[in-house]
Amino acid sequence: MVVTRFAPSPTGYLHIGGLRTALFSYLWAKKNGGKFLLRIEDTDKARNSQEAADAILKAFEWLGLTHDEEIVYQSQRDEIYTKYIKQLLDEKKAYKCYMSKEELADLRETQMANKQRTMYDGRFRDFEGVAPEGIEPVIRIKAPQNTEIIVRDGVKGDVKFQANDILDDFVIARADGSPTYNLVVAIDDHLMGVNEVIRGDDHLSNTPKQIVIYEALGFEIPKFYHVPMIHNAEGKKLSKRDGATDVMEYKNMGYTPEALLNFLVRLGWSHGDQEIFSMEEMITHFNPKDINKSASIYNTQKLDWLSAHYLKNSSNKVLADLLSEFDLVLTSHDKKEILLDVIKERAKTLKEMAELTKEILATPRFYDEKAVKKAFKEDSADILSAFSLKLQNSDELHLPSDYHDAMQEVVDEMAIGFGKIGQPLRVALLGKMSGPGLDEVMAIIGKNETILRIKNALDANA
RNA sequence: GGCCCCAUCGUCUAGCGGUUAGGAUCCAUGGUUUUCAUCCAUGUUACAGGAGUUCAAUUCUCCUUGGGGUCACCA
Repeated sequence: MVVTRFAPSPTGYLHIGGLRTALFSYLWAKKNGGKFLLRIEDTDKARNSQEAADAILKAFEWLGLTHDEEIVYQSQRDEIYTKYIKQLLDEKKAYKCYMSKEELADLRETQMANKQRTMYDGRFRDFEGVAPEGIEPVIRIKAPQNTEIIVRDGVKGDVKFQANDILDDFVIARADGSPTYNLVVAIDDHLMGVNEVIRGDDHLSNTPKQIVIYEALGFEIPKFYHVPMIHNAEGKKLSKRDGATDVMEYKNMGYTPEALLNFLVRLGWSHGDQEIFSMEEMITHFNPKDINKSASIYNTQKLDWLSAHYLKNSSNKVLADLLSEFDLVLTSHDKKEILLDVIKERAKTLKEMAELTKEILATPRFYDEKAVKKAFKEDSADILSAFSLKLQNSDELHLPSDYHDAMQEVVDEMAIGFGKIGQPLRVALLGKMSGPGLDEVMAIIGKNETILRIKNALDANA
């Protein structure tokens, strides 16, 4: 059984990069009929908050990425960690170090001055004497020396580290007794049964430390997949300054989960030439072996394309529901089907759909000057008046084709081209030269509103 | 700086020794549309550099260069 997990520390919102590794983990678990677990890494009380944890959970809820089993909160597992720390101490695989912070800082300074690697020198490794007064010890693990540690990574291949290059007896418990990250990660992953770890490759270099702990505790080492980072346009790690990195911002901007997820799954992963993936397709096709080795630059123009694609292919019912989040209640509008058909073809986001709707439904308050100049000729007033009269005398006007027929008749009767009526009519109805088809617009706003808008335009511009 | 990772169109990517180096997006042009958008068609643009290995390297090896990550009593 494949068990994966996502383990954010609740220091802020759910990040776009975190979401991608979470998605990969989710897909891989689902594909294998396994489990996708969630663990909140809230051991740093100073930086963590419940609000942040809730925000992350809320984002997952929006995206429909459901986790299996209970969420694990590390802050509630002190006894477990304490037990394992004691075990390591008893087995002499770890020891208490009474070095003060000042001493440690001094050591680092001299090492730096001598251009040496900064590392703990192991001075308390075999200490058997009497503990110094007035200092609470940290607990350090006895890291192996003169050996090679190999991270068998499903994305990067075998990555070799020389213990002497990268390891020292690192701290596994602070002076206050609280465990550190590398220790709790190993313990929790083991206890939760996590056997496939998919995470950002910024974790690759501390994987050897976790392997040291796995081995000291006699745990089986999980399979690792270190997925490349997402970079900003400058090629640096994506940060808050790089525009929208909070997943929920995408909701506010009017993107749907399916578009965002489809966009993210293709960042660093591919399945041949396929671009469009439903959730089902993601699950059947996803395989971490197809994850790219190189970092990708975050650029959302493809997201816009995907979003527009999904909007176009969504049912009006679904769209009407989603649009209610954007201040747009269409349930009572009798021409909502026509309206939705029109706007979903033209918008990239739900937000744009809502704005477009308001543009159509609102009577123009002013008219674009250039448009008026271009569209209103000497005969425009006569033509629009004739059309208005035609509408007043017509009873059955419902469909776009009804309005089209009315226009056609005026065009025929006056022996003019379609542009003669279309251009000024467009300005009258929408206040500008571009926009949806006039037949549809008139059908949506109805006969009386159409007549009103023509009158307004003639009063203002003729 | 030490260690580690990475390198195909602007961007996302396919490629797994022999290809006119493919797709998508973006951009441009044309068509459709009374307009705009959509849609359709066409087009521009890429193997970082240098040595090897091989009959043959984008593909394998090494070096250079460039970029990134990481080096806490943070996660």
